[in-house]
Amino acid sequence: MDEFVSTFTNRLDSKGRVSIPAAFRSVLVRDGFEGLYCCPTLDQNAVDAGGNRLVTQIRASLTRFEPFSEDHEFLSTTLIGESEVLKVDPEGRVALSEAIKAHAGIGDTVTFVGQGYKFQIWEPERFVAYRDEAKNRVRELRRRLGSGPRATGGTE
Amino acid sequence: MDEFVSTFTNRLDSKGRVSIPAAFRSVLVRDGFEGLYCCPTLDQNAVDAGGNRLVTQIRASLTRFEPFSEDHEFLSTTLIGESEVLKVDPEGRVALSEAIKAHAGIGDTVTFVGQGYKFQIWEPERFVAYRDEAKNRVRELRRRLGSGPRATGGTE
DNA sequence: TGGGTAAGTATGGGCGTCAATGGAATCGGC
DNA sequence: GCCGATTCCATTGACGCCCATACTTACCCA
Repeated sequence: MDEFVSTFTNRLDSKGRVSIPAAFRSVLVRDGFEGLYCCPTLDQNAVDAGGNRLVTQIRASLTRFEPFSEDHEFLSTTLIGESEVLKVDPEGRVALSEAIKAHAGIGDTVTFVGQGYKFQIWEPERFVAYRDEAKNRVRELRRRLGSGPRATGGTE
Repeated sequence: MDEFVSTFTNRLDSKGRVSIPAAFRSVLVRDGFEGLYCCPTLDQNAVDAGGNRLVTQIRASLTRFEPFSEDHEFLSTTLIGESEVLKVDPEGRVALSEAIKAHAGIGDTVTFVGQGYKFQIWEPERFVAYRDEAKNRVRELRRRLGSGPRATGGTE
C-alpha cells in the first residue's frame, strides 16, 4: 500500500513529540521525502502532511501564476511560508511546532487521518465533529444525486 | 530540501547583526551564491532575499522588455539599483543595511519567510498583517478557481 | 485451541550537539 | 591612534539521538 489510509490517534509526550503511525511511516519512506512536510489547511483547523507527492501538488498550484505577480506572492506566502518540514526522529516521531499546535488547537493528543497521497493532523475532538459533518454532507449529496438513474454529470 | 520553507523570526544584536535561519543557510550554500542577495519588494515593506536562483528570476523578468527601452531602464534601476549583496559572517549572520531597515521598518527583530526559490525579510508585526491578508486573498482565489473537483486537495 | 514467545509500536527520559545570541579581540583603513 | 568592520570565542537553550520500558499483536508449537 503506497497511500495513507485509515485514522489513528496518538499522544504527545512531555517534549511535544508524537509517533507517526507505523502504517503512515512506511508510506513516507517509500515516498522518499526526508522529514515530514506540513502545511496548515486554509479552511479547517487541521494540517496537511506528507512527502514528495504533497510537495509536488503544492508546487503545481503555484506554477499556474507568474513569479513576482501579486497572486504568486500571496500563494507562496501562505502555502510555503506557513509550511514546515518536521524532522522525524529514529523512532518515527515528530515534534509539532507551536504554530501547528495553535492552528489545529492541539493539546496532548492528535489524530492522523489518511487521505491518499497525504494525511491530515487534527485535534481529536475537532476531527470527530468534522467527520460527522462531512458524513452528513455526503448523505445529503447522495440523496440529491442518487435519486435518478445514473446521471452523467452532476448538473447542479 | 532545496527550497526556502517556513518562517522564522530572529533578533538583531547591538551591532545590527541577525542570524539567517539555519534551514535557509543550508539552502543558500547548496545554491552556491556568495553572500545574500537582497532586493526590496515593490509593493510591500519587505525585502526579497536569496541566491543565484533569485538573481536568475530577476534577470528573467528583465529580459521580457527591450534592452534600452524606458521600461527596461526603469526596471533595472529599481530591481538592480536598489539591490544589495550582504556579507554573511562565519556564524551565518548578516548586518542589515540602513536602507533595508528603513524600507522594511525593521527595529530589533526580523521575520524570514520562505517562498521557495527565495525568501522575504519582514518586520514581524507588519508581516502578520500581510500574512492574514495573503491568506484571505488565497481563499478567495481558490474559491474562484477551484470550485469544481480539483481544488488544492483534489485527487491526484 | 490455547498458551507462551517473539516482534514491532508507542512512549518516556538522559545526554550530547548545534544553533542563536552576546560580547571580546583583531584587522583594516583613514 | 581612532573607528568601523570582520572574525573569534563563550553562553544558553533547544533539538536530535540514543537507550529503556510498557503493551499490543502476530506467530508458533504443543
